[in-house]
Amino acid sequence: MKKDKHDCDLQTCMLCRLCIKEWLPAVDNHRKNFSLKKGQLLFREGDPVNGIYFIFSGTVKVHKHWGEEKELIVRFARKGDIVGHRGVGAEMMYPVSATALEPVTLCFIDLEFFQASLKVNHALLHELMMFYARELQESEKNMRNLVHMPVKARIAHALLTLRDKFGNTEDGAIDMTLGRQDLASFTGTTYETAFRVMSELIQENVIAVSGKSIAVLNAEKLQELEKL
Amino acid sequence: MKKDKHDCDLQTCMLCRLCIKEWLPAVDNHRKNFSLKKGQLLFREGDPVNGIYFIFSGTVKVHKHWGEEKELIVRFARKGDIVGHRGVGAEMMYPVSATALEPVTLCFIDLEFFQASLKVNHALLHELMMFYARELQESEKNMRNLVHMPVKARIAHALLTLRDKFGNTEDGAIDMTLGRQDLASFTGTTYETAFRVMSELIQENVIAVSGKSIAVLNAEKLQELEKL
DNA sequence: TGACTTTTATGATCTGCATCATGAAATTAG
DNA sequence: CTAATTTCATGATGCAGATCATAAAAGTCA
Repeated sequence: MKKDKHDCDLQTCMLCRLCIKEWLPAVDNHRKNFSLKKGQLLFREGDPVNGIYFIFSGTVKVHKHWGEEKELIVRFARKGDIVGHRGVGAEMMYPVSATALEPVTLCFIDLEFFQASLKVNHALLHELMMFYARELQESEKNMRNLVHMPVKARIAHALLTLRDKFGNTEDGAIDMTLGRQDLASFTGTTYETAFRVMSELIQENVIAVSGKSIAVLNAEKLQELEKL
Repeated sequence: MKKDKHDCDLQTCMLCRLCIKEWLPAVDNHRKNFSLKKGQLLFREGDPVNGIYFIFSGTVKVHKHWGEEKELIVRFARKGDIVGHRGVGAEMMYPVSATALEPVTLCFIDLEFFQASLKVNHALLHELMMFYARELQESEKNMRNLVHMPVKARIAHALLTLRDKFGNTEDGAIDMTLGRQDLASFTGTTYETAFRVMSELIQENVIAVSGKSIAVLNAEKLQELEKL
């Protein structure tokens, strides 16, 4: 992690946005900006929690592991998103890992100061609670999908979700590059299966792929697919 | 739902425990006690949220549906637990259903009053946030398990979890009765498979079953099983 | 720029678990 | 106290998707 002092603009993340003006200097004081190279690990599942992070640019995947080989991507975080909050709790260790998918700049807030902020700032606490609530809903929905939807439907759903979250570039591609392996880990399947399903979708003219960028050509069809 | 005024003792649930003394009369005023018969629905996925519930006695399953037939049990709630909080959020509708597994008495708090309490009571808000955080961790762990663990391991894990949460009766059985179908829905499998795995476990002398009550005979073996 | 690692690509095979089918037993309702 | 539902029980069959095997292509980096 390379240190860097000139990234955070103090208005991108939840912490800064919901901050009482008087508290901002304190935030400024306690934050540390870092940057990560593509593929670099931010923290690993099981690491002791010493703070939380806010992403200023780039994309991070949040993932859980099973053994050495297998993983499940739980969430993608991007500009403005908080990362590491899953570590807040009794355990005091991250229940997930976080890895940069591309060059990332971020802001670190030590736990103590963050918790002090929560104590002081009711709105922040409330917002964080609501955020957890949303993530919980999301997680449980995905869980049901995992159990009851076939792979193709899950991939359709994932593509729509990603498009929704990251938006499109001018040429219609989802504004995010993720490899097949990551797509597989995100949809709870294997690389090979993900690949085959993607091939099908290309054949059916539902999506177009070039390199790592994916364009949704027929969103309606995808919506249909995610229903079964 | 049968109305009933004599159940809640004002000290079992989170709301009452964390209440400022001065606020308790208000709580007492805004709560409504109900009881449910076994199998009765408390609320259904998609229903508009009009409040939250605290369980005073009995057990409730919280489940998500897929089509008419299939479900996934997301959580079991018992004495003192909050139910319906998943509805707190933008959507204003329950993302899950809740059904009594046995006769249940509970306490209803209308949403408006609950939210007022959150606004007024910082400790309550904090506790609720931590509760969400724990549930999120739990959910994501289960999600990973669902993807990477075979059914037998998931059932082993579920049995240990349930024993942990509900404890044992004098005769060593888990203090909770759930049918095979519910066990299946909880572990993300089908009735038939759950049944077969349970049979195996009985053959292997790891558990003993009589009717709906399940006794763990060999917890170590279960812990081993849940690792693969 | 050539050696190495990682990602993409694709066929062949295997299997865990879902599905289907059918009764018996146990609850629940009338 | 019967009829009607559920829940329990178990075998037979099928398939979606995991695993295995291999190789080309594309990044990465000394």
